[in-house]
Amino acid sequence: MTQDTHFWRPLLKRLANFSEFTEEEAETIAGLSATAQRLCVGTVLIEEGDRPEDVIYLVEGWAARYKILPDGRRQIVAILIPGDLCDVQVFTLKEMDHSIALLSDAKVARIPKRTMLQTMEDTPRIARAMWWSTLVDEAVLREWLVNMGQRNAFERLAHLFCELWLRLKQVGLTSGHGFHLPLSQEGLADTMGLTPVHINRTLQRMREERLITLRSGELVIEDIERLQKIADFNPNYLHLLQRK
Amino acid sequence: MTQDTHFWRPLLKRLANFSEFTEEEAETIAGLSATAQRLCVGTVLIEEGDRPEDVIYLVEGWAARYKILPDGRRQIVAILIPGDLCDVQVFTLKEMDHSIALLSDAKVARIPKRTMLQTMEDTPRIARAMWWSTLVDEAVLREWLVNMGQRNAFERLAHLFCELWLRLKQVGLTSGHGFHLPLSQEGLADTMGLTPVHINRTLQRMREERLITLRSGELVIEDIERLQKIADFNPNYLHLLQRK
DNA sequence: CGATAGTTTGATATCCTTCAAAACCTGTGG
DNA sequence: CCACAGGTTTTGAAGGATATCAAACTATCG
Repeated sequence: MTQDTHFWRPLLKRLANFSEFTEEEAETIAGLSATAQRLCVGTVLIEEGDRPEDVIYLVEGWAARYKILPDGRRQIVAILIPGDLCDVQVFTLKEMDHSIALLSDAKVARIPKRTMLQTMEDTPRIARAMWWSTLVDEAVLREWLVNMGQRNAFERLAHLFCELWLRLKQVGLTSGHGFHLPLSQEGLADTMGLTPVHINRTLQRMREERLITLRSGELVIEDIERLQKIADFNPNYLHLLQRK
Repeated sequence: MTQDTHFWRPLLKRLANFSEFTEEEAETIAGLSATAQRLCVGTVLIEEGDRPEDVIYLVEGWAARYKILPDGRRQIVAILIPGDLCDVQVFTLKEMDHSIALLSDAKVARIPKRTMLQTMEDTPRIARAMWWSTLVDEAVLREWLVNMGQRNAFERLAHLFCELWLRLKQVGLTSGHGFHLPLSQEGLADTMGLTPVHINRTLQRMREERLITLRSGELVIEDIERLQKIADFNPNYLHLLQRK
């Protein structure tokens, strides 16, 4: 356990796309939980069928929402990065219809049900910001559906990289045109509804065409404009503040 | 315009999966709007980029959320049936990131922004029920993603039919094992991320295997158990009340 | 009865999967 | 410093699912 308050920075950055907060509101958010826990890759945070008692906040590291089919295939339905909350509203539905596990070693905080509900009740602006983030998650889901339904492997992967880059940039986790991507090719495959083999070949083509480099988990986007064009990437669904 | 109050029946039936309402609450819901409007197939209710001023309630008929790609391809990301609200929370995001259009002639009511916000504020149980329905919509989106990512055309279509059947049954719009399906093969294709031609062949196989009949927009599921098994259909994601 | 949208059919091309093996990393223990 | 284990990436060959294109057929409606 560590004592550390500025681990709320990424969440505040994200929510700032909805509205600026007063000093007091920021402190309320920072007061949601004072401690964080280190957990290692693969740890299952929440499982299908659970009725969680806490909202989980991802401070560092990546996680994924996913569903497993009876024959063992896995579909990742969302990627969570630092600053993301797992289900603000987790108490509204009776039980989880999917699982969440860590994609990397991570630092995680837990917000107790009572604290969460109380805060939502007492500070309407924070409540609205939290709901806003739920709605953005839903918008991302819609875009992923378009991605899966209409785009081929190359465009699809390009789109994912564009999205991750923007989302990470938002919380200050990019360096230049690159970021750390703690996902094996198998993980990418489970995200894109493709085969690891095909992901491999698609990545090779991206490298050949000088769009990206990717080595030992470090992705660099060499030509973001071209990548966005290929992916037909329109960031409107992320509902970020327009900063000209 | 028609005067008709019991068109709130389907919404009340749906929300009943979250909680029962008192007589008074039911009346509050029925008071959200007193009039409905008839509109014909293809009418665009809301377009990408809009900032809607009303919440739209679908009384009769079907609609679809969709996105259009620059080259004209269309991906349907949700199917709306009677009792569905288009975006309870439409005022929280600045602008629409997708469009909604009618899949059939329909009857539609509009709930003004102010009425909606006021009701959410005054009657917390109704507010929570509305949020619940948003969360279920999100769960459906996740399941659709699994459907697109992991299942082949046959399983995918089977899954869609299972879901629609349950959702329609919930609002009392099935007759025996059948229901009205106002979607052309092209519409099904846009929903499933497949070609109309391939949808056609898949439907033929379903008929051959005595799973369904489908003629002039009337779908009958001949063997629901087998269809569910094929689709690996688990209704948990619809978060319906367990009725044994 | 012709016009129009929706469905069906056939032939061929493409994308992606499958399976199996080899090569490559990275960390660990001797 | 080397050897080896386990996971990840890469390669090749072949098969299957779905797309594409174009045309014929069917249904419906004014």
